[in-house]
Amino acid sequence: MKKDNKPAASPREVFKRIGLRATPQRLEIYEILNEIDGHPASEDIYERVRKRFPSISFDTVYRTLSQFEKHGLIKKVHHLADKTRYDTNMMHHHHFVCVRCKKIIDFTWEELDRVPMPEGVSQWGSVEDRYVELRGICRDCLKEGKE
Amino acid sequence: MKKDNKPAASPREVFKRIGLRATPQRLEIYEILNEIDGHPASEDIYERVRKRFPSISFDTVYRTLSQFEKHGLIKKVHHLADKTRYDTNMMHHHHFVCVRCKKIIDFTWEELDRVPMPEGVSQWGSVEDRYVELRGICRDCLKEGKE
DNA sequence: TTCATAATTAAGAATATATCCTATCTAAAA
DNA sequence: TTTTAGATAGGATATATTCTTAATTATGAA
Ligand SMILES: [Mn+2]
Ligand SMILES: [Mn+2]
Ligand SMILES: [Zn+2]
Ligand SMILES: [Zn+2]
Repeated sequence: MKKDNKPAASPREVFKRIGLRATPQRLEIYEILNEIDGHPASEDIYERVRKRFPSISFDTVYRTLSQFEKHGLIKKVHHLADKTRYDTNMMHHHHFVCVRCKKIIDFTWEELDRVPMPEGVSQWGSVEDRYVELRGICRDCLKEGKE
Repeated sequence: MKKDNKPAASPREVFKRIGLRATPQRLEIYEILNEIDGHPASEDIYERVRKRFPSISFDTVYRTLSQFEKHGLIKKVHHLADKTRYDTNMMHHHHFVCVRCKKIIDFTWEELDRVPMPEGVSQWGSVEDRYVELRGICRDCLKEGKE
């Protein structure tokens, strides 16, 4: 959990601030997230918590992670829609995705397409595609929110 | 199925070219994909095919869609990994994702961050995030492929 | 310290999306 | 026509995630 270099707070202080009880399971998951590098899946975390809490349930892991996410301690890396969507537009384009209703709107963005690859990209591997999503709230959902 | 403005080919010709039999179910799914706009989920397609083929199975829909995708008629819009990954790096950054092993590598890309929003974005809604993935094959997987 | 209570947990059931299996059927080539 | 590899329906299976419920516990107040 790399933060923007704010003063370090103890886990208990963090939990207090966001209104979560300092349960042993929660503290352990918090610690694991601080130690771990990369982008773990729920199962990776589950397996690690289980070393100290052999009877922890997946439910607790998921619940804790989603609470942490809600309070900005971690982020999910995932497609917004729960299910796969099929695109019939085979021309090069990008997407605006509504985080609320999952609507997807096509658009082109030539200025972005022209940006050269970042430094060092060749060290990571070969890039085959540049996938871009603008995420936000669509018109319709904005209207609904006001009512 | 908007294509790059190549000469229009009949469904049967398309299927012949890519070596798929022209079954009624397949022709119907093809037609639906041509009519439909937006980014349908498998269920949207299933429901529409069912009007004409009430006994079609989900398996056929999925199989057909993945064949179409394999031959470049459509594209999937989805997160590469099957499961959600959690990001503990809360600083602004982007991702290189290996399509083979699903490894995720963080990086920053200031030049891309500076590109102004595309024309007309405000018509679609309010943008809250710019999500970018470079997709390709990572170093390790490239090495493996050679052996 | 003790107590009350709302938050949290474990366990397993339930849900949702997607894939696999198999017997049967059929499009298409000879 | 006949042949057969490819395709289908239907049900089983897999996997990730969420829900339900009864029991437990952290925390603030007394
Ligand atoms: Mn699209
Ligand atoms: Mn990351
Ligand atoms: Zn919306
Ligand atoms: Zn890889």
